[in-house]
Amino acid sequence: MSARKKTRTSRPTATRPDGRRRKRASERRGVTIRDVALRAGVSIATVSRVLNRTAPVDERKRVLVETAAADLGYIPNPAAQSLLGRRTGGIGVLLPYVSGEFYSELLNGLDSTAKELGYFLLISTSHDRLEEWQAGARAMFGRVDGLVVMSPILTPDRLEIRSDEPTVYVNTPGAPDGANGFFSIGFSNLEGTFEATRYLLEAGHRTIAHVRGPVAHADADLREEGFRRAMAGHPAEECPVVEGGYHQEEGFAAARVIAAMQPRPTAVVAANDYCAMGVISGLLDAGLDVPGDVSVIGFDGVPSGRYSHPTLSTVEVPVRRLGERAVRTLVDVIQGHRAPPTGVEMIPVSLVLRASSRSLVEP
Amino acid sequence: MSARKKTRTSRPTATRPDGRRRKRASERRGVTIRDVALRAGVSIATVSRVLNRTAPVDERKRVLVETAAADLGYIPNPAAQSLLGRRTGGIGVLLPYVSGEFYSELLNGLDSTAKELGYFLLISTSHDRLEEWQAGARAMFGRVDGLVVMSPILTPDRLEIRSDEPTVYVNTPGAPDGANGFFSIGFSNLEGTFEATRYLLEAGHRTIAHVRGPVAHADADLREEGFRRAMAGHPAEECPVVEGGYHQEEGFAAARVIAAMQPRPTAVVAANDYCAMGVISGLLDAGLDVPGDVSVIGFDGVPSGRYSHPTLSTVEVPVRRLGERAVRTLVDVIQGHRAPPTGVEMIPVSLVLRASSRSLVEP
DNA sequence: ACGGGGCGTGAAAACCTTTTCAAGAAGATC
DNA sequence: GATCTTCTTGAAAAGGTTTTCACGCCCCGT
Repeated sequence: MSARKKTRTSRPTATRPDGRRRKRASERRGVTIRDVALRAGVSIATVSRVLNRTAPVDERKRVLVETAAADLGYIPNPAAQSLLGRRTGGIGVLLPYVSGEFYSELLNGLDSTAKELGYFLLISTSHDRLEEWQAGARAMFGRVDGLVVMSPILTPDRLEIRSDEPTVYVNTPGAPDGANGFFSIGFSNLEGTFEATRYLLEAGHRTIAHVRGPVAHADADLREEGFRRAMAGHPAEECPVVEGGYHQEEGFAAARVIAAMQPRPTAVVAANDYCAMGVISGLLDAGLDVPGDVSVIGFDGVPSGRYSHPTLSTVEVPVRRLGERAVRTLVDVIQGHRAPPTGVEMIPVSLVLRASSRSLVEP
Repeated sequence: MSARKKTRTSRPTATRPDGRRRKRASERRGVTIRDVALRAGVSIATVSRVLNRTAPVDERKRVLVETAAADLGYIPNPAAQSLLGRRTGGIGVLLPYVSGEFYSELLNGLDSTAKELGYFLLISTSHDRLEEWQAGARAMFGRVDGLVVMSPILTPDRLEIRSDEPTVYVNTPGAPDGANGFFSIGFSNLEGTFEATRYLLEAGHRTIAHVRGPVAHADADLREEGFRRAMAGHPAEECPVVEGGYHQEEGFAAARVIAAMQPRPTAVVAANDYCAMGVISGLLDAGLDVPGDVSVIGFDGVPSGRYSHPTLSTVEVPVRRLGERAVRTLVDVIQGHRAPPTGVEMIPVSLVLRASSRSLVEP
């Protein structure tokens, strides 16, 4: 019994004298570095060195190890690797939702870039609820090398993600001046609706309605503010703001309100594209023509807008690029290529005119 | 030096005599179970027992440990946990793409169910390329407790995912009879278009076109087959099949072909909803009315279809439920509640008639 | 009063990899 | 030929957790 103690040295798994080990290695998960070492006739240290190219190894042994690893189909156990404090190869993505084309495009950008750079994605949604945020962040803890966070409602300091991992915020308020050391990537919410509204004014529209996005969403507030600024100086009845949301139903409901207004607006700036589609649907339903009676402009530039009927004028956000920039920046920080940035990087948006809006001045 | 050997016992981190450890624990990542044990004045084994409720512990110590853990904000290191071969808490999701409403709804179902059951998602896309499949599967290895795989092109045996982890296939061909021990969840591709086509026939349409999905996609093949079976016995010119795809552009292009046909079809069964929207867009563009001149029916039941114009008739697939069933089944297997099932579970689809199709017999 | 049976608890092994340290071999220089 | 240097290699520690094993204690029964 006391003699056992000193035998704590490496011995081949097969020839171990005492049988009361929990499970034979082969019964457990796949092949380990031991199996490779055994087969190649070298130590596990050498195997590690070969596989990670971390030190020069004799050519013959190198080949031996490589073929042994290939034969056995050896894949290093990621848990053991990250236990050493090395990279996990994961990027955590915290989003409010995943449904809808905006998020699917965002995910697309995040995913392709992550794949290109050799990372994979861990995803968790919060539904804008603080406890789900924190549960998600806790689940990510120690499993990822960095975090991409999009939270249109809760500001970073309220989220209290006290992660040691580098974090990039996307379209998240509360770090407007790069204060608090946060870094975020945003797009021009305010300027987007401002430009869209100004275009409508220049196109001869007088009474323009805005269907705003969900309450307390910072980006919805900014879009409303852009609309208000463009309409500054116009009488209140010429720039009504209607409660809405980011989904078609809400746009549909808002359209009923707008169709009944006196004077009736000849144009609508909607919170986003889905909302705009709902608005169009509701206006048609109320017997109005789009863009004959009412012009409608959306926001986001979702792919469907190109094929909806009428095709949708919109403020186009390069969503995929947004995701790509987020991941690239994050990976740069993770790999130490650059110091953690602070501040806000703004991605410009552009007004895309299609068939759902028309000019009244040059018919 | 030789005296050191026998001191391999637990000692408080702070009082270790030799200073040549790589890093002090406190400098590394957050707090460990040792810190909690130290603060609570118990052994690490007891801390583990309290936190996992794995064995009865004296009430007073339990409280002590719990407050200590809470005070320090202790989060167990997941790498160390999964190193023991325990659960990782992750579910791997391998998809061909993530863009489009079908996938975003699927993700939604997967994500909410996973969250409900205490799992998080690892996501990787393959773009239908074998090497990306295998890279994704390798990246998942050892990081997840199970896999959800959707591969409309490559069959499970061709994918060669030799994962020890339980796997649920979604809408994946090649395990039609539950052969090879695969388990998959599918929906009625063939029956869906069959029913849609039969409806159109009963509604008085004679010449009906099918715009098919991408080549080599098993589900596209099945949908075409459903169309063909419903049209069995009709002369070939009354049931043309046009090359298409799953995106709007392809539907748009197919519409040009259909608009020029002689005799011109009065109805179109499209590969999916996006395709149908493209078809509608293309038909309108060609000066035809939908559903006045041509009826169009899609497939999938994406949310946008309710608000497109005209609103879209479709074969509705309960996509969220699909995701939910996949995760629930998988977690049941992971947790040992049931043996790994084999075979196919079919989720029924339903024909939803909206404004893009009309009956010719009862006007 | 003494022996046996639970029950609670701590020590230490096990999980798998990377990395450091030391040692051995080979080569080079005087 | 001997010593020193360089290069390659293996042994072992470290990383944080769970789990097993064994020990000591208390309580109960005879």
